[in-house]
Amino acid sequence: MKTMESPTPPILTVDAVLLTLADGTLHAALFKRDAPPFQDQWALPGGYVRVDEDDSAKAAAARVLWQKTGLASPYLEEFGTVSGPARDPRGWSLSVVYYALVPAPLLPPSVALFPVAALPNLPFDHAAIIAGVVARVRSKASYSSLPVYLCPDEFTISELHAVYQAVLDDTLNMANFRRKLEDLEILEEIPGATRASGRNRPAQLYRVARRFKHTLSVRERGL
Amino acid sequence: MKTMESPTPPILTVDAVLLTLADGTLHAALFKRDAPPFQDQWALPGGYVRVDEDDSAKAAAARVLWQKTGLASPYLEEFGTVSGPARDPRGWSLSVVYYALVPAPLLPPSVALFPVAALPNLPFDHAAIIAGVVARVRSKASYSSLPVYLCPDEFTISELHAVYQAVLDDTLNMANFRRKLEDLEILEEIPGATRASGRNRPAQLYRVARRFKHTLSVRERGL
DNA sequence: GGAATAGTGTCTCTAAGACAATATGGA
DNA sequence: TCCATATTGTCTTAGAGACACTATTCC
Repeated sequence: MKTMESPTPPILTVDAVLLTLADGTLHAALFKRDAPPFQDQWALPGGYVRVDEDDSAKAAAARVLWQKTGLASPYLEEFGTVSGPARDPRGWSLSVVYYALVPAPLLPPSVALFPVAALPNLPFDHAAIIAGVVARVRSKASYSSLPVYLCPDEFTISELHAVYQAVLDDTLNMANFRRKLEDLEILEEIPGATRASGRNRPAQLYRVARRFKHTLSVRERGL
Repeated sequence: MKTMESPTPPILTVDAVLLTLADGTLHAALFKRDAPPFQDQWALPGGYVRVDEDDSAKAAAARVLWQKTGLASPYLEEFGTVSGPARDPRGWSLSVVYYALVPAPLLPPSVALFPVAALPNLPFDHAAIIAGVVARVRSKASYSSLPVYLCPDEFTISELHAVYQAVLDDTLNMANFRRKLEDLEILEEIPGATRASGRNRPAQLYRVARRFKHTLSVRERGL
């Protein structure tokens, strides 16, 4: 029996925008593609969803990141989808885009980082994807605890302050910043732990409260 | 030449949560499935992405809505994706979920509406999807112009006020509500047009400014 | 003229932001 | 001691919300 010719199915992939902070500005991690199309060009880490391995699209993105960086469970959020007949030369494709925020020290030195303001030419629609993710992250940073996921396990308020300023590309009043953090109730003091940075008073170290690990705290808004 | 056996590809579908206002509360449009699985059960409108017809996943969702309701270009936004091996008995599937807001009068009477607080049993993960969308819409309504897309072309401030209250399930002070709308700058008076509703002063009619048709206006926020 | 809803004016209070003062440990 | 940064205190002001008032039309 001859089956009816069916059109080739859509390609289903995931892409991840891995953001970190280096030299005081946001950087994205890019990788050289090891297969066509666009072999050897810098591009976002991504790959096919594997029906036999991945329990969800998010799990596929986590797997890709783990394979490329060794990171086990970064902060990972869905950004949205991009799709259409023309974005991938292999055919009609849909990619679910995720973004991850990680502290730079956790990345292996082999990972190539590029300032988001000075990216190389990118294949597919990766440039637009990164622009969208950066805009989203900046927007969320202004009213949530997002940037704490760019900090290592322990950090001082001053360090976090610098991280916020780097992400938002703006200056923030220190006193008000501290109040904001108290409102979010996401941090907890590490008892007795301080960090000195010269001939001055050492700063209290903080960590993200366990119940907020890899979750987001958002300021209340109302109509 | 014998090709290597490849695993069955993932299923790629779109689902749409069509919301409208009826009897003063949010309702979702559901349709009886006309094919297995779950034939004849109420479910969200949805379907396969058709590589040969659809220019994007969003276009696929628009097509599905058009086929089921005749609506040509409702307010339509991506909600996110759901995916996994178990959510669809046909196999590993990913569905891109969209939500649409439409004025009830534009829907053909054949469309079945259910209050979002009293839905029938739904197949797949459709109940969770609707719950997520409703939460998103409520959240956005509190700081944006989202609910205007539930209003017909012309409406009074009082009517829009009622719509906001229905969506948010809360009461809003009228004077402050008017100020908020002015801040959003999304509405424009229809010169000379008013609507009477009894033996009282008629209300000014408004419309969504053309530049905001099917776009969102959001209050500014800052850190 | 009065009933009823449309639309405006104003007060209070919270909280965001600016600014200034104080605290503290190391050099 | 004194320097530099950490941390806290306070003042001003914009805006959210509550409330009360005025406006206008139809009956």
